[in-house]
Amino acid sequence: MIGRLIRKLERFAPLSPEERGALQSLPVKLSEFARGEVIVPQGSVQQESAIVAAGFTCRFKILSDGTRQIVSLQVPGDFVDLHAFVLKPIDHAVAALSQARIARVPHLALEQMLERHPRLARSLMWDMAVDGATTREWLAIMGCRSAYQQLAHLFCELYFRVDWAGLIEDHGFEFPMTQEELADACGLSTVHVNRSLQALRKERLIVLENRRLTIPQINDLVTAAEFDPAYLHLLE
Amino acid sequence: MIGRLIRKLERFAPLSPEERGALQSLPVKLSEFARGEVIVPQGSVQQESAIVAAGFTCRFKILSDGTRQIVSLQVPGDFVDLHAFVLKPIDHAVAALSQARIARVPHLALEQMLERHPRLARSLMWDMAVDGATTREWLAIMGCRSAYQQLAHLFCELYFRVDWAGLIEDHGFEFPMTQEELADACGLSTVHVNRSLQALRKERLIVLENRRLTIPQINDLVTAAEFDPAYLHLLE
DNA sequence: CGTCATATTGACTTTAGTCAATAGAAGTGG
DNA sequence: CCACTTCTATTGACTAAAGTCAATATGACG
Repeated sequence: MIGRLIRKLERFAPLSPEERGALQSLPVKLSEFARGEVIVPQGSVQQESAIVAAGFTCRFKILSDGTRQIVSLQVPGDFVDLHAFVLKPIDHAVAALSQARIARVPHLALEQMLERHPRLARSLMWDMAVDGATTREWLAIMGCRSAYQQLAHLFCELYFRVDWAGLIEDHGFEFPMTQEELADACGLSTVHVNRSLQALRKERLIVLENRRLTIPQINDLVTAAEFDPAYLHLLE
Repeated sequence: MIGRLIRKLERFAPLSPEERGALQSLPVKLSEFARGEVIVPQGSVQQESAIVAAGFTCRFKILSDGTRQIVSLQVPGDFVDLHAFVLKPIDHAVAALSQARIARVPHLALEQMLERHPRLARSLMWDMAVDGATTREWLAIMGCRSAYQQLAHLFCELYFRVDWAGLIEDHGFEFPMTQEELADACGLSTVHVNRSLQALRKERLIVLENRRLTIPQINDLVTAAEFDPAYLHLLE
């Protein structure tokens, strides 16, 4: 489980055996969450950060008028709220989008790890930085693109990330989000999401049924979304 | 100049005299940029990060179809691209919104500082985390709010940040952004920005003339924007 | 079988975008 | 200092994208 995280952090810089060992020996508490369950409440002060071991999660904000905006998605191997290490209270909530297995690392343990292995701080900063780049990409897409392209972009991003996590089978993967959740992620209404999905289906760019998303020709979807995966920093 | 940064980082945690000294003795190169000048090109690999000493800057992304999205603003004391320390190449550009004085710190110097003062890494992580929280707030506002509220929210955020930097005079401050730039920041058209500004003016919530923004009653604008400054982490 | 969540559809409204013209304002070179 | 260009702001008329409301289907599940 931490192995996934190590593999991810090594996209930034190779780790020494000691550093890998320190990460491996982080004390983690594993727990299961049902789809829809809140993992971290908005505005709470966390003493631990969560890593996704299995399933999908999202970060979201509830605004004062009750509307919800999903601001990011996590796939297995992702830190859900590494920034909660330093950001207290936290400005958003976290919930499970599917049945999910979550590993929690106490901030105290992170602190001690960084004392012994200060260079790991840069790896964690990199993880936070990629996270920030992803949020910026979402912001840019939301500001500049049509609903159709926003959805296409979201599916492309997920496809690449899930693929990197080794979870693509037969051009597709388990995809738990409802149209309402897609709407909350893209800042759209459910009705408009529904119609935009139909357009994507008609173009045969996606197959979305039984909570499974298949993208027969990812290149076609990439073209439609004008998607450039550089911001994900998946590989050198 | 670095004093401003130190004051900001101490919002997270007090620094030891040695840590303050280390920050103070960071080698910085000062340079001036004219309004509109690009400070950091999109996709470039930077060997230094920039701090705003005077003036305003913005981060922005140019999408493949040429449209521009401004994804954040910086006021004096802000790191413009601290994440460029670990994120290479950088996913966005940086430009001056006004005449601006910029201090650049080599990444090598940051690296050496962190080796000697590893606890400073957490302060830098905090700076990155607040930055991330701000981007999330923009995303949520863009996804959930009307043009009128988006602009009101942006003005509130700027007012609080400029105020914290000690640059508010007579309820206002020098505000260099054109309506086109506001449109790029909010994901709107210039025409719609123009009309929304007129609505804000009619409500007497803002006075915007001669490149100066005055907010006679900040509380009224906060109410109109449903603005909550918590995400800025300005004070305990 | 009935209930609840989710998805789909139609009809209509609203917000925001586009295009185009005009008006100011600001700088620039002569 | 003035004529000229170039930004920037404003306005009107029209279009298009997306939201709202409401009804209906579909499907999972106890």
